[in-house]
Amino acid sequence: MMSNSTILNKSEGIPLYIQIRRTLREEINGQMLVPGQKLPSEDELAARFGVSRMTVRQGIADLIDEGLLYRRHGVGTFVALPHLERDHTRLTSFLESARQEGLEVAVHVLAAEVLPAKRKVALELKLEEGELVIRVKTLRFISGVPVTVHDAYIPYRQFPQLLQDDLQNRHLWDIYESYGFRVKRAVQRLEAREADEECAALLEVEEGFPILYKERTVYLDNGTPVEFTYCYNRGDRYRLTVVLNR
Amino acid sequence: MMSNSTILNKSEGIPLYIQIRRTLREEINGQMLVPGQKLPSEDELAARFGVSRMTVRQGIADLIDEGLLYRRHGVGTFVALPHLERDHTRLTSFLESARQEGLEVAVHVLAAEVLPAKRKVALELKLEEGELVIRVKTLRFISGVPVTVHDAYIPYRQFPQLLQDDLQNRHLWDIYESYGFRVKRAVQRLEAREADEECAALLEVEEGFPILYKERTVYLDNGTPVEFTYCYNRGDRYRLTVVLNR
DNA sequence: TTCGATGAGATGTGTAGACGTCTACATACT
DNA sequence: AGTATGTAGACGTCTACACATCTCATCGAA
Repeated sequence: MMSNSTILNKSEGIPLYIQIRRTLREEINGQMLVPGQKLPSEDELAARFGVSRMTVRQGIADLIDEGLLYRRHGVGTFVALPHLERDHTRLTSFLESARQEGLEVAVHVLAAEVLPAKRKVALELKLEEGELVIRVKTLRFISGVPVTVHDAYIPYRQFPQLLQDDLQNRHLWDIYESYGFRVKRAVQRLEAREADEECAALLEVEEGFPILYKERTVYLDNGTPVEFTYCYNRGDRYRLTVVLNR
Repeated sequence: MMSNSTILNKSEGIPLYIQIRRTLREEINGQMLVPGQKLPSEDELAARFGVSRMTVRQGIADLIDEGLLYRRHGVGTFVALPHLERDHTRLTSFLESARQEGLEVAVHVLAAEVLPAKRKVALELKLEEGELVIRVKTLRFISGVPVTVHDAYIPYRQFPQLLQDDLQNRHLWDIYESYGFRVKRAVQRLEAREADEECAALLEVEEGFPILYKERTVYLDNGTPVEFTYCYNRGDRYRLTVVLNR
């Protein structure tokens, strides 16, 4: 059962609804609340946490659209059946997700340069053709096997110092955040293709080998594009999982 | 500018926050509010709509995580720059999206049968191996070109009448809804592969041609799986777009 | 001129309560 | 037995208010 002694920290900076959300999430992950089980009613939770019912609802709301809980009007709030792949809609980087699965990951920088944007890159980044962009091209290995060629373009004007950063060990999105920009959304376009000569050589496969080709545009929360990337993944070593909602 | 005479229908069944959401969405789509523009403050909107501020916030919230608006703490709420591909995270079927783009779409049913579930299908649908499932295999054409082979498995117990439905013209998800089940979430796994013999023949390409291979599991809102599909897409005619958030 | 404090205005968080609607179940009536 | 009809409990919507926090422009002092 749920601990009755759950006490929120009302004085410090963390909003109560976030503490509630975290508490519930932990109780689900920790099996104190199991799939299918009905949560205490909102009134009851409000009393237990010592907050108002609206605050409880606010805490529950995020877990609902994360898919961890679901409501039945007039009946109650329940723990959803587990999805192993629940979180994959969220933006996570290649490095994060591979490392989370305990895989050995390595990144080699193939190119890091400033150059004028070509037509397609300029279009995606909403720049004029010829405006300067930073190009960061990398080859990524999992367990020693080359899996992905990454060719990223970033507006130079926005990150003039970017090439001074540790591109080998830090993820680009971390670097953006360190400049105060928060990545909010990414659009990915996926196709199946054959490996061309360069790609085949880098990924250590034959020409014509199946490649999962991906173009990605990354946006900030106000809709400004900050990165456009071409991405070539070895078909036999790379599987992309996507969760769609509603 | 925003119309001052916006009047909500307080007596009828539609919640105020939904009416507010709809009003704002229309004003954005109709260019009365343009990208980058600041909305009136929440207090102002509350006064204008004749509701409390919390209700305005509730109406705005959905538009925020749809990406149509964004907030800057202490500054205001703004219309986000347009994304052409804004809605692609939402679950839309192949038929819907192709038709929306004005393409000619056709579906041929290759197989419709009841059979015992194999291991992988049973696993994905959370059934015992050997339990009955319905198999619906289709070939889909866009503008007369075969683009996708779809091989879907549905628990027989849940939809015993399914094969009586018009599989050629109705989408499976519509059929589920007509039985009172609402599709809530889908997990897709994507790889690049080569076409095997059967697939090549159906899609009218050579063996070895690049194929975007997709496995998909579809869930209801309580987490019950209702459909597992193998999906083979011609690499040169099929491009999948995915939007990831946060 | 520059720097810092101040304050207005905006969003962020939280409360207490009211009333509506839906579901499930029990009870009473036919 | 079967069908209505309550009714309790749970979520759904909404209000009016209070205070916290953030941002930015402005004004004054160094």
